[in-house]
Amino acid sequence: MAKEKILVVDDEEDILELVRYNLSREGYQVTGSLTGEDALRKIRSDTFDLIVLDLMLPGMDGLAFTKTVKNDSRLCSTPIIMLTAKGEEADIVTGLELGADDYITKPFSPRVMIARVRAALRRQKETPEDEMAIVKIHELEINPGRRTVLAKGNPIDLTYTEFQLLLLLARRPGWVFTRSQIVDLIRGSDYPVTDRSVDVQIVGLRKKLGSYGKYIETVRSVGYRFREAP
Amino acid sequence: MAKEKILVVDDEEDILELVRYNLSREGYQVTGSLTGEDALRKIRSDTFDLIVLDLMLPGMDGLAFTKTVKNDSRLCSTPIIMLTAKGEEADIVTGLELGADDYITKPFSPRVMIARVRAALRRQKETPEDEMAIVKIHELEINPGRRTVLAKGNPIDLTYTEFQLLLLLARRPGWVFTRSQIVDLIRGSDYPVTDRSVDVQIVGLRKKLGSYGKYIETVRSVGYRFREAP
DNA sequence: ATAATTATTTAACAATATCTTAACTTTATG
DNA sequence: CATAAAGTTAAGATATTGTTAAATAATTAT
Repeated sequence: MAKEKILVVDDEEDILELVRYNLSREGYQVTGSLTGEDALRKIRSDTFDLIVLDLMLPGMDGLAFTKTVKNDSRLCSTPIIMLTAKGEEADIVTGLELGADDYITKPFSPRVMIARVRAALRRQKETPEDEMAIVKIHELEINPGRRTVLAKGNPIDLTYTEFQLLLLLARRPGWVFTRSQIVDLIRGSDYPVTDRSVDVQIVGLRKKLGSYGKYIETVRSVGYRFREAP
Repeated sequence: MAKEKILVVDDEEDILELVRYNLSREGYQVTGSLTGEDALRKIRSDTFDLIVLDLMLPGMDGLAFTKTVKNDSRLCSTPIIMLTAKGEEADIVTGLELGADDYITKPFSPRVMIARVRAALRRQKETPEDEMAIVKIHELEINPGRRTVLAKGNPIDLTYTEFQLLLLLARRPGWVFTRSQIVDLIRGSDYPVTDRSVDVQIVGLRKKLGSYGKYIETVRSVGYRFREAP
């Protein structure tokens, strides 16, 4: 397998080195950038399989960078993992909504970072699911064409919203969705509701899923996700 | 499985490359064309399984190309996916009317494009079901050739629309059909009708089916389906 | 062609399922 | 331990579907 190319963007040279060192050791081909502007130049002249991006950058900041990348049809499919300091939940949410794929809060352990990078690259390679494909995960079987859910073969009756929510989360296990992403994706992008209504739907869904409800995880201050590992 | 051959027609070399790169990576055998005239030459000398076509082309434009292809009995069965810029709705409509199969608006993500290509190829391959086969399910016997319905041997008299509706649902038990799918499939794809007219037909059908009416299930917020399990 | 008949669609309202809010409780985190 | 976030509950708001009847369209008979 060809080495995957990763671009790391961070103005703190220490961190840049730390990340570069660890990813290189894993066999990835790593390039570094100290500014958003430079990073943009690099991804436009070369192709990368993934971007690790510090949100706090001088000049063009990480969010602006993310926005630019995700609005460019040639670049938008490159996954972005954001690096953020603790307490920047608001930025994380914004980043995810702009289309970033995942985030890691500093300080982070190299192991965690590598795991996230791996996961993002793995997802990237997944064939784009077609709308009607049956989703099978953790003994759950979700059939969009029939609108049925089977847990170990037993049917579970869900309402429209619960079904959409489960499908959304289960199609991208491990992926965090913010509450407003969830609302946007299920009801359309300017549906006027409180974020909290998502929580209520989650309650109902977890309850109906019974012992499988635990796979729907809360990511405090950010949103919800479907657990990937058993 | 033999690799499917896809012809990509776009005068912008960047986009051509982007599309070519992504489709190749999916295992398709991709040929590119920069003009409509060249593309026409290619599909006449070789056979392709699908065409991805930019509508905005110098010389012969995408719509003219589509028209030519769809009026040629040897070529007309090749699916065409149009690439269009935002705001070209009029062209999209014209293209679909000319017989194009799908469209993607720019900018687009490679994943979306690949999914559309897959779907178009899959549709292409679907074997046309045997229209005349008698459908037997839950003591109901639906005979499309004679247009009769027997419930436990007793004939049930249905109108044209009711019959079509029952046949549609009963042929794919368990599958949910939306109201607009139902209208499209029964009356044609741009028949001007309120969704609610489907509900009224359902009422009539359920009533005439008597105790068998319960097999026609409502899937709230989505549509209707014929129950699979007894 | 016109009238009579039949089928289909729309529109209105009733019935019901679902969703959202808001208030309160519990849990996580600095 | 204080605070913010998430869990929980139930009442009220909203949306969707069922049902009926009248209007429109299509078909058939005259």
